[in-house]
Amino acid sequence: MAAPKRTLSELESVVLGLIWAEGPCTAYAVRRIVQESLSTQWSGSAGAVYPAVARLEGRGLISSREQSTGQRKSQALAISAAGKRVLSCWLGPPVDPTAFGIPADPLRIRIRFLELLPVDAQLRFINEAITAIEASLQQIRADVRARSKQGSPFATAMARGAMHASRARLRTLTELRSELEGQPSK
Amino acid sequence: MAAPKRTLSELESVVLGLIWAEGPCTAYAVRRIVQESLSTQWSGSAGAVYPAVARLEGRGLISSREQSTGQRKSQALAISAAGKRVLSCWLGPPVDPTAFGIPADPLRIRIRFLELLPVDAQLRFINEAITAIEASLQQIRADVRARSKQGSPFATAMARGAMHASRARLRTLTELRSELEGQPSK
DNA sequence: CCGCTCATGTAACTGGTTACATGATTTA
DNA sequence: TAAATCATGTAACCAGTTACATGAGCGG
Repeated sequence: MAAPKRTLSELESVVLGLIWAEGPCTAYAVRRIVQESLSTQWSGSAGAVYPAVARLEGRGLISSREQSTGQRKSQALAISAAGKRVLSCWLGPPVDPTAFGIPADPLRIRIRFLELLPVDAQLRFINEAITAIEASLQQIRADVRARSKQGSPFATAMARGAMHASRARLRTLTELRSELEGQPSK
Repeated sequence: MAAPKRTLSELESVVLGLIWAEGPCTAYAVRRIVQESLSTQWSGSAGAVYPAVARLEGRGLISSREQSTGQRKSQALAISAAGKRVLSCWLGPPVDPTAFGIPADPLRIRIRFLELLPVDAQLRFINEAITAIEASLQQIRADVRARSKQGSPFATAMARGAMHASRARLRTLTELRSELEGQPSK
């Protein structure tokens, strides 16, 4: 009878949101979406998703019903009224202030310490990062196109958000590169 | 004699980097920097920083020496040669591919599910977020100024990276808002 | 001398991670 | 029929979190 935690973890919220968005679906389907997401935030491992689903069900935020697709049996998950309330509350307003904060960025953190490397390695770092991010921008653009075709302005906005974020990182890198090239030996 | 983990956690790397960058300093000083960082990535709690420092020292990546500032005693931490090697390796190149991935963004995730809210709440969400991010942009700009005065192009680039990222989020939000206002009832 | 900051920790918990495990069904 | 995918889990581990705890030195 441990006092149930009042707030959901970020992953729990996303799982709940996906169950809402994808209509009744299996935990496996949710897991696949998290796994295939372009964001590297979560692994989408079974060890994360299934326990999260179990916790949501334990709180009555989702319900599961046996179903069969053809010969195959599975649990169809659906969000409950309480689940919708909790999800709305997670969204806000008022929006959780941690959602406004500067989000974590492993690339930006590395830039902070780049001075440790010899100059040629610094430039290699920057060029490698630019190439990689440009490549991932291709995927992101495809994702934006796909989602905007599907219609939802919100899913599209999320994808465009990733695109803007990637461009911002490119800008940061190219700015730094030109500054470094501006004063080749200092 | 547990086999030591080969790689450092992101926090361990940052702590090591800060000990490198801030010259010999106390764990407390490192902790303050992490705490006061504009990024919300880590709490900078004692329960995170001190164990991380202990792990780094246990691996020989840093050394500690008793010092006294006035009457006050403390441990001055300094990075070792091995520590510099490990830090260089963490930086790359080759850069850890997870550093290229789309970084986590709790705001972007919420946008994905914003359709759940009634339209007026959607707009309140967006406006609230825009206001908050504009406010935080003031702080970020001040940070950019302060760091660029101090000289290091890398610390400055990091701060400018945060600025670009925030602007990207603003762009995402204003785009979404104007799209929603474009078709008021659909 | 009182309160703030410096300074360093520990303890309980939690929610992720990787890796392992199983079995049914579908597809090539 | 073999391999891939669907589907659901568990176990060990780990690095964070919050909260608690202590004590010294410094400034008013």
